[in-house]
Amino acid sequence: MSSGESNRRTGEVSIKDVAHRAGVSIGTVSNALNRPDRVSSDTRSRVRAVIDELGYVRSESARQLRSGDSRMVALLVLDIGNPFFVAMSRGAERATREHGLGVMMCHSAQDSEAESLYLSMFAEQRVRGVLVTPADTTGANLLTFRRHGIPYVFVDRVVDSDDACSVSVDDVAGGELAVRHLLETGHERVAYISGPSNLAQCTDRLVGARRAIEAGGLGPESLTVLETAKLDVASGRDAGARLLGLRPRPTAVFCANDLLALGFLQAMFDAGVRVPEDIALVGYDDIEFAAAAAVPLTSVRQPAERMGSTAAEMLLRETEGDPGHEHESVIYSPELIVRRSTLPRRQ
Amino acid sequence: MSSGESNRRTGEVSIKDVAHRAGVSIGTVSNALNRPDRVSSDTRSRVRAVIDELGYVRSESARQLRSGDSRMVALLVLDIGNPFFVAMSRGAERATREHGLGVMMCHSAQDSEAESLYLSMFAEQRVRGVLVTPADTTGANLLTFRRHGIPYVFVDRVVDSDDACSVSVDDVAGGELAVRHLLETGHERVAYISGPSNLAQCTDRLVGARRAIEAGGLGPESLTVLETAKLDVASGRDAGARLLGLRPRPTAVFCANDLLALGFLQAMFDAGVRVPEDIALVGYDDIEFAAAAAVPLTSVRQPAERMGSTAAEMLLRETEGDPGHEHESVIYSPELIVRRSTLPRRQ
DNA sequence: TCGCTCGAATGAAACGTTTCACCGCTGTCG
DNA sequence: CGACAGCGGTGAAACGTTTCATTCGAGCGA
Repeated sequence: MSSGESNRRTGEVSIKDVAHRAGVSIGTVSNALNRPDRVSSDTRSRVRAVIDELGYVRSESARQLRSGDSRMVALLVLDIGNPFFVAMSRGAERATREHGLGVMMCHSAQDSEAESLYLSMFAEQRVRGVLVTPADTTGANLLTFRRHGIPYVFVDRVVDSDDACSVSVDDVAGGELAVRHLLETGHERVAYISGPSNLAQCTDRLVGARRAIEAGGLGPESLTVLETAKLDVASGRDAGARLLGLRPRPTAVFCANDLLALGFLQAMFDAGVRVPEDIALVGYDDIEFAAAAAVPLTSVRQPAERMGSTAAEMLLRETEGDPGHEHESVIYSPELIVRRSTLPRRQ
Repeated sequence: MSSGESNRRTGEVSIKDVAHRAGVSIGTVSNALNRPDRVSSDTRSRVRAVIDELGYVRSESARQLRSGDSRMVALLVLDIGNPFFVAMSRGAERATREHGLGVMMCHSAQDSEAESLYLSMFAEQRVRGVLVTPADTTGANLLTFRRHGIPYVFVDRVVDSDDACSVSVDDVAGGELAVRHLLETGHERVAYISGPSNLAQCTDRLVGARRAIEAGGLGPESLTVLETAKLDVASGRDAGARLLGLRPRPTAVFCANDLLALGFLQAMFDAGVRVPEDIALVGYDDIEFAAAAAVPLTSVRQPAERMGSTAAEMLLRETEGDPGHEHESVIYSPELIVRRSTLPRRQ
């Protein structure tokens, strides 16, 4: 009715409408928004008023197209059903938001196809950077990003340092910590319930477990490995059932993951096997629910939230100028939290 | 070195480079990508080859700017630390991806400021639609979306149907279910541990609880309400400590949330109070960890994943044409899952 | 052979910003 | 009094797509 709405159909109001209505040029509106100091306080407030009146919202795609930089960071985790990754995300999100950027969180469900789908979506969006917990041979997918100069940081995965930054925890040390503890509490037949063997986390923890066995003067036959398809509670239950069929039955179990351990615990309950009296149990990640479990879980703690924030900060540092950027790898140390599930055996 | 890279600095290769290199016009490349049938199979394959060779990735911002439609749906949940919302997200994500769209997941951490920040980010992105678990008086924030014609669907919250679609569970019925069960197992002094009172979920469940008390022929003094600041494990522990000071002490507790219940359970353990012998306990949501808890939790189950997928489908239906769209509200029924935490008292 | 249709490809306009070179005005300094 | 700096503002180009009207041939029926 009044003056200058350009696009009556969609109801979209553009910077042009604001300019017209405020009686200034387009450039001035843009300046009022992005460099308020370049504009007299008089027009500035007039522009702001018109913006409110018209309900103008700047179009991010136009902004990004022209200015070339994105305000969005992508975060791709293996499994959002795992509280460990959730904690990590929280850290990453906090750090990112402190820099005024948004986070786009996705999870690959440990599925390599979904992963590559998301990664190409990120590439099309020209995100500012990517935090990624690699599922598979993510390398091929990430090539696109290198090509576009989009930086990425690996989380929960060590990586050759000339490729990208990474934040991780020493998984070998973690595995060793767990199994050494089991040996020290008097066990000699240990099972390792691993996730899928294409995950570096799982295999590294196995290496550590083997190292502890060896250091304890035991033979490799003292360690049985059960592989599972996923790192979740259901897989833990399955593995529990399988383990009960083993002869001789291990007296201690180390799970690659707290979710597996919780599932395993349920299977033991259902079968009437007591933890820790009949079987001792160690998990990994020390998620919040480990302490609240039927039998509170001994677990290897990782500084999840810190990992996320550190990774985000590394990414942003790489992003913000810093021409002579050197990729670096931060490696945290795991910590063993002892609870009831590994109470020492009565001799 | 060879022919036509336009932008040597950034390494960005645009549709123009592809066109030049393939010896066709820009429009043809675009058609090869978006309407392959409009282009001869000969040129189509040539274009595809060049795209691979050059590593071209289409710019989503340019696409969106010109064509006006976004390929992204936003999902804003209250608390991603709550497995209930994670399950919901998973359902929403699956349904959305089946329609070829991406999901941008964020969580407001029950913080109204963060919520409005994210919502305005979504608006600037001109997302295709928004799935939102409203924290506060989200209404004001959502006004922007209405103005821009961006549809939104409420999840886990009923709402006046002429405003938007919604998917929820009957929280009053859930609260009633829980408390009725407690009364039926012989309790007469019940406590309700509520989350923040600005969450409709919490207050609705309270209404249900009161209704059950009344239906059981008890007076309102039989129900004590303890409010907590958040819906998480730590708040549950706090509430547990507070509850132990109450005289007379309730013999049964209904928590607005499984996280609260798990925290509460820990507090009871620490204090040497037995569940269910001394205090019976009911949670809400039936998250995966409820069954694995120290004492397996009786809980009110909600179809989380289904809620997410339904909400996404409603949103997409509203999005995809469908001119005479009528907002609708789907309300699911909760279900009581009885476990050990409410084993009947020995008379 | 002429007119027509149809398929394939082209060229340019448009989307909503940011950015940059430029302009006019007002003081101020020499 | 003239040059000049600086402020506040303008106008237009450019970003990388999609889309649409148009063109160009080739095939074909009359």
